[in-house]
Amino acid sequence: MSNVLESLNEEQKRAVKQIQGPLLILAGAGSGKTRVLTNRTAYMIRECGVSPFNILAITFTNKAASEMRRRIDEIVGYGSESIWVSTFHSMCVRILRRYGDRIGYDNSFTIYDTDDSKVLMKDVCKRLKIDTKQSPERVFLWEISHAKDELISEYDYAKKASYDFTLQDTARVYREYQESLKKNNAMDFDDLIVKTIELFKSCPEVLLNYQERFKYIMVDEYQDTNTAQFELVRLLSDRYRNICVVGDDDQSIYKFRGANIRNILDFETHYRDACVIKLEENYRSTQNILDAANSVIHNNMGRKDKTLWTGRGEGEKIHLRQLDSAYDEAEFVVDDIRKNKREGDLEYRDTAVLYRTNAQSRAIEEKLIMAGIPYNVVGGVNFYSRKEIKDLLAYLKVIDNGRDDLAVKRIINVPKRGIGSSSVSKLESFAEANGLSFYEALKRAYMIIPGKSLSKINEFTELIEELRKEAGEVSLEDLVNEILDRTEYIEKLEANDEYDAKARVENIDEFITKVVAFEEGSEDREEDSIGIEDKEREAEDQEERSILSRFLQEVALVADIDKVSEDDNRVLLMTLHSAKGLEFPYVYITGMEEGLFPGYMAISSEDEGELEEERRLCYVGITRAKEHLTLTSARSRMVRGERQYHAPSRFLDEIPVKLFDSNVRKPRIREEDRPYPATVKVQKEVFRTKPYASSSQTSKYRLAEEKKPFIAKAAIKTGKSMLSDCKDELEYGVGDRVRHIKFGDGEVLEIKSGGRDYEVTVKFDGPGVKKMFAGFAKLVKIM
DNA sequence: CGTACTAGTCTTTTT
DNA sequence: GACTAGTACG
Repeated sequence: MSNVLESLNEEQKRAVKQIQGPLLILAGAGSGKTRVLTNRTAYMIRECGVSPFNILAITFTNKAASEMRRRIDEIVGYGSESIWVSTFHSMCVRILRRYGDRIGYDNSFTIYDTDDSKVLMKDVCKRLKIDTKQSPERVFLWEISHAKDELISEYDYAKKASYDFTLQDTARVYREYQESLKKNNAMDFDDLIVKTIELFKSCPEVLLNYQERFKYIMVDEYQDTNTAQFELVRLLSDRYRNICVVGDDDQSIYKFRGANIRNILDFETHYRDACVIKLEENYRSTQNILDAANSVIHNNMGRKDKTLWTGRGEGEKIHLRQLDSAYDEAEFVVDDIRKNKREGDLEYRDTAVLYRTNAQSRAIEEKLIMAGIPYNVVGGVNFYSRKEIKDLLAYLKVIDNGRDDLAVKRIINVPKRGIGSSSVSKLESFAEANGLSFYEALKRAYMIIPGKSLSKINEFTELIEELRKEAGEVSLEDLVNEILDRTEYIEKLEANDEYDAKARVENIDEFITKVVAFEEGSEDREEDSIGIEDKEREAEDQEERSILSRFLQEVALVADIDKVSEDDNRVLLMTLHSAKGLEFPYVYITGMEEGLFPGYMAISSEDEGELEEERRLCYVGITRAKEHLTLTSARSRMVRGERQYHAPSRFLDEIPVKLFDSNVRKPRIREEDRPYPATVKVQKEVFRTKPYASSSQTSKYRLAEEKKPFIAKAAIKTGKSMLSDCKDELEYGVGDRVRHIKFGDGEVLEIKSGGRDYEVTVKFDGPGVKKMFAGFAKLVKIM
């Protein structure tokens, strides 16, 4: 039994030993907080006689949870499996699966992801006859999500709206949305938290049960908690007040998602007797990297002052490069990776390429493929939100929970089985008029639907009933295969000769692989738990649930980062957000440009907090690097089909020049590279949101001008001259032979000047005559 | 009822 | 430039 205090520094030891009462650990990046948390857990159990059964550790991602689980198992050993290590969301699901019926839900409720919520919201708006042109669904969803983060119920919101009639539409939508969710026996992500709190407040005996259970609570990444999560933690810890939170206000990057930075800044006010410990020694990075990170973050106001330091020495200088285009930038990064691989003992997995937006991954991917370097992209389009996967999941959901109207509607005509929109809308109104679920309406379709369509509907419900019967008897894998067979899903997919049919089939295969893996995993877990005597093993709320329900639950809560595996020896590409909590010997931060990072939204916002959040993001990015950090920017890049010209990011100016490798001056945009003052997009944005200059805006522009003459000019110049600047001369004319990337070669028949762009008509040798815009088509003249 | 084309949106970040 | 939803037409 190793001593859990060994090899910890003084501050870390204090944190480990402080187990009674509220404790705030301000842990800078790389200061060993996971180590503190795991050792603290071990210390409680071994030295203080705390039962593992009474410990709860909460994280944000499943990846962080399983990492902590692994390390706790390692250090605690016997009994560690009765510690709850869980994300906020899965913890709430577990509780609600058991007690959801106390607040009017069926315990088998389904969880709606963002796509599902969107579909539902579309429905709601249609029913309320709200013009989604004027106020798009996503605005309502966003607003409602934020209300939930702040624990404002639909009733509170209605009350608020009675004083402020601009909120009335949202209030109506909110209410209808919640009712629809409930009717579908479904909860969205935010509901999981909100409804758990509701449960605790309306059933004190349930709360008491969990308070008694979780006498010691730890929360990781506390800076990312929102008001609802704070309340949840407060309720749970209210009885014993042994609440330990770990966080770093400088790494709070989820304000857009409702994270309330005040939770960490005001912890000491909430808990007067709180003990505060700062961990500032960094065990990850070299001093140069830390100096860069420190100098950037020092530009933020209203933070808890911390300065990271390390005993690891200065290390290598930070590399800084400005390239001409995103393409060149990608090439530089890939060449550099190849060079490092050749010269050093680097594995591909030692390298991460980070960027602000997912769209930036493409250029880098292309170059990596050309260079034959294996890589993985984290995020982007989630695997589980691909069409074919969502279809399969919808079948499974319908089999599992017939009340999920959304899922039924998704698959009722997928693959095409001749049930059209007219039947569907008849059934919809029939269901609504009689208070039936959509599926129940299907079963009573004979009452309203004439013969031809009726038989199709009956075939569908019979299919579902049979599959449902089978679900209880066969394995999950067989069930999925059965769905595919009976619906001829793959055959119909391929028959549709969509060019990506192959990729879709591959996705389905991968899905089956995941199903199998899940089944094996859950068998293991069941075996593990046998023989462990646990007074009240929470398996009791899991074990009765079918493997199907558990699978659906797991799938609903996976994040992209969860799937990253260390075993793969691949370069990792991801957003700066996804990178939080990870570390790599080699880190590239690309796209260090004004308008991109910081994004134009943050630059043009009234709220300076937005810029500070971008700066924290920059801090997070820099502190991911252990030894080698490279920052790159491009003078111009294509964004949504438009060429944009960006100045280097202001964050580069905030890093002392002496930290950069010697022979490189700070990059500046050369005069001749400045065809237009700033990005067309920024300029459009400014015009759309600020049509009339008021005094406050004028001062904003002046401020911007001092800092960045680049952006300021864009705001002041008129739109007309800018737009005409965009129209390049064409290098080809009528009668010329041109080449198109998809259609091949052809002859130009006509060129029309259509406003901002040329409309070109081309007769292609293969596909025939096509009309296209020159700006998009990228036609090249051939001889 | 299904298809093919069009228009609009997106891009800031995600449990 | 990619994707999606909506619409018009067969």
